[in-house]
Amino acid sequence: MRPSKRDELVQEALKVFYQNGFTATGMDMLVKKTGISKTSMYKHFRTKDDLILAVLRLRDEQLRNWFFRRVEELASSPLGQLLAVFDVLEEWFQQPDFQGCMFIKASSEFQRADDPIYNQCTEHKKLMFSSLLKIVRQLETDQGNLSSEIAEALTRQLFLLKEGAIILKHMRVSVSAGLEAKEAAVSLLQANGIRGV
Amino acid sequence: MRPSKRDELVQEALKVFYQNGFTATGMDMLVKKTGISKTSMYKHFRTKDDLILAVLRLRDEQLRNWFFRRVEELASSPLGQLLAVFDVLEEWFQQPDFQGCMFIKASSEFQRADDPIYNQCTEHKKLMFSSLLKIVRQLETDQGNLSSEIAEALTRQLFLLKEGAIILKHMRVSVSAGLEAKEAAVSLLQANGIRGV
DNA sequence: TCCTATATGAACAGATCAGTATATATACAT
DNA sequence: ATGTATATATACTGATCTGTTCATATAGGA
Repeated sequence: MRPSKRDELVQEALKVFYQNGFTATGMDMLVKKTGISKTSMYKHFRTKDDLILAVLRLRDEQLRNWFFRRVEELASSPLGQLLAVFDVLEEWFQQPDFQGCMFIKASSEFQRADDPIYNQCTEHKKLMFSSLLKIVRQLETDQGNLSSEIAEALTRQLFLLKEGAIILKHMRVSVSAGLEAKEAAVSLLQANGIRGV
Repeated sequence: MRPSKRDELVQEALKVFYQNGFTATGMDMLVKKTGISKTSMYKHFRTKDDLILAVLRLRDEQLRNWFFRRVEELASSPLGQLLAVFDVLEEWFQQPDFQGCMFIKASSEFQRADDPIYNQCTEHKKLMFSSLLKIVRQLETDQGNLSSEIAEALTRQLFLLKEGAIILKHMRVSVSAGLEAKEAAVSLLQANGIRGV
């Protein structure tokens, strides 16, 4: 089995699902937009849901890699990286094809608690949280005076800002939700006794 | 035209749409779940989208009224009310039928920029923002030293926390996202020079 | 050349979707 | 009692959905 056709399908389907929604996108539309035959699609994926799961796996890898690579490009210190998180968020928002968070949207369309798609969405958010926690723990090590409970609590607070910014941007409450979240993050870091911010 | 049947339909449809999603709920399912005939439904609403818009109007009124009535019950001072916002949020999350924010979910299913449903969802968020801003402005008047730009910025930061909490709760990252947001709100208020918090 | 793997197009099945048509029932006001 | 408004059940239309079937094309390896 050559992998290229399958990967091509997943990559193209991602774009269509992201811009058009999952339920609103039929398999026939995918045929039209990707040029790949329906027969081929169902040779690679037993059901549409399986294709969606593969799309979300790709998006998870794509987004987390891009996001934290950009964070590392913008800053090297843990503190700098925590603030860079919100600059990268703003970069994401300013991309012309930004259409909200694919996982929030998917979890809205497939909201049954036992739906594999829903559960894969929650998994993505937990992975994003873990990556953020990792940076906060490095900051903790650097500064020496943070208990690990504070690290978890601080990470959750920063994560609240990040997810809130995605919603405010997607729902047109804010134009620069990433930068607003960054200012709030500065306050939270200072309030938690982080030095140097 | 007796209003009761129409209102009954909107109220019952709200429950079904909220628990089951908009696209995933067909008109035939609404007939089954509400006991109201399809003929009646289409006498009151020309299309399914019109029914959804009516449901969202009801939900907007319902949620904003309940939310800020509870806030006023819990506290009388502007500062107390700002903190109570997050207690009420937590109350909402702990309701056994909590299934996320209906407007975030609807805007995920109807994401075209010119879709009336999408636009009604953004409108709801703007109204929630305005109500929050009103409390912050009262606080501003009380404390006398806040410029109105700071009031807007502070409101946006609190709103970030509120929306983030909805996502973290709905996507199972946090169990008590409302209380976590409240702690962050305390820090933000202090960082913005609010006295008495 | 022949075999195999992978691709394609096109028609189809069976279900479900939004919305309509028709005929009928119920309740109330005059 | 009779007209009017609102309700009902049921069957239907035509479109669209996921997924299948089948016949065929293409390309590479032995």
